[in-house]
Parts: sequence; C-alpha cells; structure tokens
Amino acid sequence: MAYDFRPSLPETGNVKHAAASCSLCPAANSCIVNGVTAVDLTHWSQARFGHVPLTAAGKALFEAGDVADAVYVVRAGCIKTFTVDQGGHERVRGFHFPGDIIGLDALGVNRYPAAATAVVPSQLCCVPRVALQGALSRSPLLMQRLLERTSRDLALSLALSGDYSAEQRVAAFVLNMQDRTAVAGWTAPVKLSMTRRDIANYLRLATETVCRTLTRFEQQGLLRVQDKTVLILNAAALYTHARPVGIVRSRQALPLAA
Amino acid sequence: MAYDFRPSLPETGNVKHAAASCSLCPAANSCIVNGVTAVDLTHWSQARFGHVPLTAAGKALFEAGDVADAVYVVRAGCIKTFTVDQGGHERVRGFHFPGDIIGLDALGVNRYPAAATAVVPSQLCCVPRVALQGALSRSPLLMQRLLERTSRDLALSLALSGDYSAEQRVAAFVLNMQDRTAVAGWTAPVKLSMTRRDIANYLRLATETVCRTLTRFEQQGLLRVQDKTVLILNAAALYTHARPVGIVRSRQALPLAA
DNA sequence: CGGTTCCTTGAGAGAACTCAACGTCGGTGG
DNA sequence: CCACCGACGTTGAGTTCTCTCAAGGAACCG
Repeated sequence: MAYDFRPSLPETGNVKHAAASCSLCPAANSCIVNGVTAVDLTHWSQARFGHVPLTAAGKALFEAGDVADAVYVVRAGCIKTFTVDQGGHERVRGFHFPGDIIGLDALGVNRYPAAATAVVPSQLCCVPRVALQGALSRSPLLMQRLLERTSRDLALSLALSGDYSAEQRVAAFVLNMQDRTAVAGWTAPVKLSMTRRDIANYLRLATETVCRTLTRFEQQGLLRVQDKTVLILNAAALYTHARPVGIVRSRQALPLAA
Repeated sequence: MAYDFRPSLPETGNVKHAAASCSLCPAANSCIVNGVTAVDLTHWSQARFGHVPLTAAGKALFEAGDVADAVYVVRAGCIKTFTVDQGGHERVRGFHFPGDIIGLDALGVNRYPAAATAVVPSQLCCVPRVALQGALSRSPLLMQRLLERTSRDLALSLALSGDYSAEQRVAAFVLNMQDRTAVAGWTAPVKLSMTRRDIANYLRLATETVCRTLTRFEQQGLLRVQDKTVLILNAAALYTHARPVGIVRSRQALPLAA
C-alpha cells in the first residue's frame, strides 16, 4: 500500500503537546470528549497520540486493507471513506466531519475495510489502538460515547440502504449535512465541500440527478444553491421529503455524565 | 409485545435431552458445530437450552424491540427477519435456514432490532445469552465460527445495498438460496418457500418485477419455475448476472480445527 | 491563458413501478 | 362436498423515474 503520502507519526516530544490541546481543539464540542469529566478527559488525552495533517484534497489517510493500528478523530476539514469493488468502481461509504471518528469499523478485523481520503485540507487526531482500548477500559463513559456513535453511524448507512427517491435522498442528505456541520444554529448555510459526483455516489444516484434535484428544490423555494454552498430556506418541507429515509440528525444532544 | 404464541421455555428436564441431540440434529451439517472437536461440542451442547417450535407460517419468534435474552439456531424450516419503518412498511432483512443463527445483531444492544417470524413451520434451537457467552469464552473455535458467520451475514446485506438491476438481484438471490439450502449438490431444485412479495421486498423490487424476471430467466432457459420450486438449468449464466452483486455463496467450506 | 475537472441543463431511452385483470390455490363455512 | 373468499402469482399496458449521452459554461490549476 502506498504510504509515502502519509505523515510520520509525531515523535515523543509531540505527545505532551497533543495531550494538552484538547481544550484548544476546534472540534472539542462535537468530539466524544464533550462533557466528559476531567478524569475521563485525562484518560482520553493520554490515549491521543498526535495530529495528522492532510494538506490537500485527495490526500489519503489510509487505504482499504491497510493494517489498522489506530483510529482517527477529525479535527478539521472533511474526510470521505470509500471502497472499490471488483469492477474498479468507487463506492463512497461516508463523509466525516470534525468530531467524527474514522476507523472504528476496523477494530474487529485488524484492517481498514474502506479507504479514507481528504475532501478538503484536513487535520486529524491519531489515537493508536492500544491507547484507545486503554482509555476505554478506564472510562466507561468514553466507551458509552463510542458505542452511541457507532450505532449512529450504522443507522445512517442502514437508512441509505433502503430504496428511496432522488428527492428523498437529497433532502435527507442536505439536512443531515446541515445537522452535522452546523455550529451557529439552523440559519447558517451548509457547505457541501465534496463534489457532486461524490454526493451522487454516496446516495447511489447519477451526478446529474443530484444536480437536477437540487435545482428543483431551489425552484420550489426550499433552498438556495450557490456552488458548494446551500442555504436552507424551508427546512420543514425538506424534512417532509426526508422523513421516510429515517435518519436525518446524527448529532443528538449528548447526555452528561449521570 | 405479543408473547402468547411463544412456547414456554422447556423445563429443566428437557435440557439434558436437548444437549444430547446435536448428533441427531437435521441442521448439524450447516450449524456452527460442524467439524468442531468433541470438547467444543460439549461446550456448545451445554449452552443450548431447548427447542422452540413455530408450528405454522407467520408464527412470530420475537418482535422488534423485544429484550434479547437468547439467540436462536434454525433447526428446520425458514425464518424471515424484518423491520417496520415509521410508515408502517415492512422491510425484509433476511431469510434464515437450518444452521443459520438469528438474533446475533442484538448482542450489543440488548434488544432485537428486527422481528423474526416463520416462513414455513420451523423449529429452532434456543441459546440463552449467558450460556452462549460462556460457551464462546471456553471455545475459541466456536467464537471464530461465530465471527465468520457474522461477517458473512454483514457482507450479504452489504452486497444487497448496492444498486443493481432486477436481473442481477434475482439471479444473485436464486443462486444464494441454492447455495444455502442445497444438500445433495448442484442439481437439486431450489425451494423458495417465502412469498414473491417477501422476495421482492428483500431485494427492493416490486413483486411483479420478481415474477417477470423469473419468467424471463425461464424463457432464456436459465432455470425452470414451478410455483415455489426453481430448478437451475444454467448456473453459469445466472452467475454471470449475479457476479456484480458480489456475494452469492454464503456457505463456504468450513475450515477444520487447526 | 490553455487544459482539465466540475457543474448544469437538455433530450432521449430504458428500467422498474403502478394499476389492472385474471387464474390458482387453500381455507372456511354453509 | 362444494361454494365462496382472500391471498398469492402471473401477465399486460401505460407511466414515471432515473440513467445515459451530449453539450456548454464555470471554476480551478499549472
């Protein structure tokens, strides 16, 4: 597997720095550490190993089949995961934003089942397997958070596996993106940083169908499209379309420690 | 949840009988105990708790949301698992034949995510959770078998989630059924005991499309259909259709204990 | 400033769906 | 025992949705 693009893991000197920076992390609000107690945070910080920069779109984090020695938390940017079938066709499995965890699906099988590359310049937190397991065994709360996130991811991919119309899929996608990337609330525009082709592939539609559906939504006044930015004007109507798909919001309020 | 149809668990007196009957079980060849050593079989037999009969088609084994206190191994018959979405529409998740295990997807979440009902009169082996965990912890081989089966199930449902044509789906389905239910080799006819509606739902097609596709295959001489029985005449051609779907055979040769 | 990739729109084709009708089968009750 | 009923299976006709093919414009990069 091509590893040349992959930044070397930080030396020992970096670890302390990384461990100290959770409070400065731009993704802290949506990371699984959000709201955990100080002692749990300590466990987590000790598990984190350093940051991995992916300086440009298209840079690979790992390839499918690589030995899975770590999971990664997105700090900034957007990562897409995908597989390649025997026909050589790419199949986008998901998009991952700050706070999302990548590589969990490899915990059972030792190798990443899907490749991961940057959609835009990104930065990730590297959490070595052994360190993760250590932190989880010492902190039931972190374990619980992880399980919640895993089941949420599963539900999302399961929802997409149904057969839904293009309008249903696109509406669900836009709302899901809104929900997962919003920071300032419901009114902020959504940035679809990935290409239309990747969106279409993910939703199992043709690129043109995604375009046309977005255009139709715009004509109906449900949203406004400008390049990769989408402003939602009528979330209720979009939700009416998206409802049958099931899962729109992936980021529910995280329960505080009991 | 309606439990009235559910037979009461056997009393203590039945356990010994059940434990002694693995060698007599009609599903032994395809059960995960196939080929395991005597000591592993002992562990397994001690885990099994008794048999559950579902005397008629439509009888429910459990409902979605029920507390998952056991997994079940199909001894005879055919079980379908399904979920019901918020629109009240049934969604068939899978069909399970002798040797298949039902309820594994509840091991992590404590409740069955999908309901299970009999397609034809069936009989199952009940394996209580705690007993299963005990047997698995004592027998790495059983654990390995279980993991193999789980990943196989996952691959199968993942394969179906792609977007494939009706011909590809139906061909893959027929071959998969052939592969999973055949006992006497490649020439035996396949019994599709579930309704066309269930097949269509499972494959995410219309009932009529499944019918027409089977008819077309028959006209092309690939198979012969008579009610619920399908005789495969040209497996190679069917496989050509099914190939892109990926997973056709679920039951590979089980490796013997190393 | 070319060249490439991406995005958008149009036109046409094809696949699958819906609606509808009809035959069969199995169970139920008169 | 037979008539009736409902569920299932099959086939036809028409429609709709999405895909493919094609072309032009916009954005990005070297």
